[in-house]
Amino acid sequence: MILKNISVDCVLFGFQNNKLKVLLWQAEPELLENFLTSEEEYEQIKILFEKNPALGSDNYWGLIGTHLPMEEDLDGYAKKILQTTTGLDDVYLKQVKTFGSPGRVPHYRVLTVAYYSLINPDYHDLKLSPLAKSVRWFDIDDIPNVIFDVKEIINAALKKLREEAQYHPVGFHLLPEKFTLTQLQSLYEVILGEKLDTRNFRKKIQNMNLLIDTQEKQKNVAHRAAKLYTFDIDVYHKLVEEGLNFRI
Amino acid sequence: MILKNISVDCVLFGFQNNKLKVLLWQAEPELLENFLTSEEEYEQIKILFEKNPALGSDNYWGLIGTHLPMEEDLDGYAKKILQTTTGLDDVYLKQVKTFGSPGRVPHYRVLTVAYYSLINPDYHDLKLSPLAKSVRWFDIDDIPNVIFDVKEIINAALKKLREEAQYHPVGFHLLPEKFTLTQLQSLYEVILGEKLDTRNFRKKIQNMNLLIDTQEKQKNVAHRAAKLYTFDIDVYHKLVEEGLNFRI
DNA sequence: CCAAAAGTGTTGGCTATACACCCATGA
DNA sequence: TCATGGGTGTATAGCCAACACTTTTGG
Repeated sequence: MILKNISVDCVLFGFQNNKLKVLLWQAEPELLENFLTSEEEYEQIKILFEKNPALGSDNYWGLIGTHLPMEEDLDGYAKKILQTTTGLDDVYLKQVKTFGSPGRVPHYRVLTVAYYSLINPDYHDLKLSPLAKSVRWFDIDDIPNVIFDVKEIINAALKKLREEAQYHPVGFHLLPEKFTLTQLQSLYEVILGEKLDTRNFRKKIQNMNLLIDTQEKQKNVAHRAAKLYTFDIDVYHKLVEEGLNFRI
Repeated sequence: MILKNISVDCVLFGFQNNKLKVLLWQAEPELLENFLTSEEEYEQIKILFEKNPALGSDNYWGLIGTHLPMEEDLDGYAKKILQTTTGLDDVYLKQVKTFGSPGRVPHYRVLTVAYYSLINPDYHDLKLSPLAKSVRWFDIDDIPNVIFDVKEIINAALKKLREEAQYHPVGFHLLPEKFTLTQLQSLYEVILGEKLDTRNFRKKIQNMNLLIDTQEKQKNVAHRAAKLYTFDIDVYHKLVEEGLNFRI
């Protein structure tokens, strides 16, 4: 049984071409029929679709998520949604906030428990979830038309990510296993929305002892090849424990 | 109409006798009957009470909150709950997180959207809400027996308060209009859970230009009378805007 | 040899911390 | 006059911000 007035939605962040991205989808309208258990609800859905051409349109996008099944845990279900969509098993996942204004979804009272997650684009395998018509990454500065209050939810998640990034080394979830210092810096620049000084940035990172030099270098680049690093997962966990010491 | 699977609960913090306090209540079990609209639900409630002697007991306490009415906004309803209980109109109120494990309330699936609030004990007027059998302040280090996962919710709210206090001058909501620097320091000590150096604390506070000297002093104290301060609401708002600059 | 990005140190100012004694008041 | 908490300054170490040139590589 599904809880018709509660949905769990995920804001998935990714980092590609030095840009912060968000994963959005278009859900199959037919799937909504799963929730129809009475004549009255059917009428509500019909009205919802009539009043919101956006819902059926190919030009409107939504957050990845569905209504909460009775027996599922909130955190666990958010994780399950991500697994289905990306194939990733061990993801960074945080509850952002619950949205519940009466008018946010017309003709329908739904609370949305929003999560955000950080995805490493190298490792995920974007499957079309059986619930989706299509799935796509969008640049954070170039969000398409979205249904309902999705824009507000994305903004709240982004704000949370920015806060989090100042005191926790969250950035690492978004990078490939081996990365250059320049990539790491661009990532923080794009999350924090400001330019950083290269020398100072490198000093700070080095002082944390968070990085391991892989002794490898970039190949086939038309400029001096950069060293590749991985991060030290033990130091990483220690820093996360201690919490508030990652001011960039 | 009331949403039976969603409740809004508030963790109210207060500061008295140099201790951080939490306001808890005992709800009237009879009120639960408001939610009974079917034979089946009545059975559920009966089982709930049979399996949880805590619910009827005078020895168990709960968070102030109720189920969410259909037409109410989440934030708005949390505010309304506070108004009814304390008479306060303009309160500091933040969403903490939504709790939703399937087993948290036995035999019943309820999501609880938790809020926390900071109350100035001088100004509130604890009314017994019509929903409550009793209401009482408890020392944060001496929480009584509580129903369900209330302890976990209080801990989450406390954690959020501690995080918040490091970067925002939240403490001021908990103090009377005129206060001494020693009071302010004790407040921060009790929120952060650590002793602070008096001279350094005072230096830092003075540098913020956040305080206005009222030119008044304590009266009838058996020691040198301390100066009384109020805080400068404009500077306060400016600091809140700027956000991350209130490390004590 | 040129373009493009990688990589590297020093300084001055500010901020955090550590620390101990005298003052005012009422009982 | 004593007990209680109020109130004050300085020195040191560490951290942060500002700033420009040389190196490596492929084309």
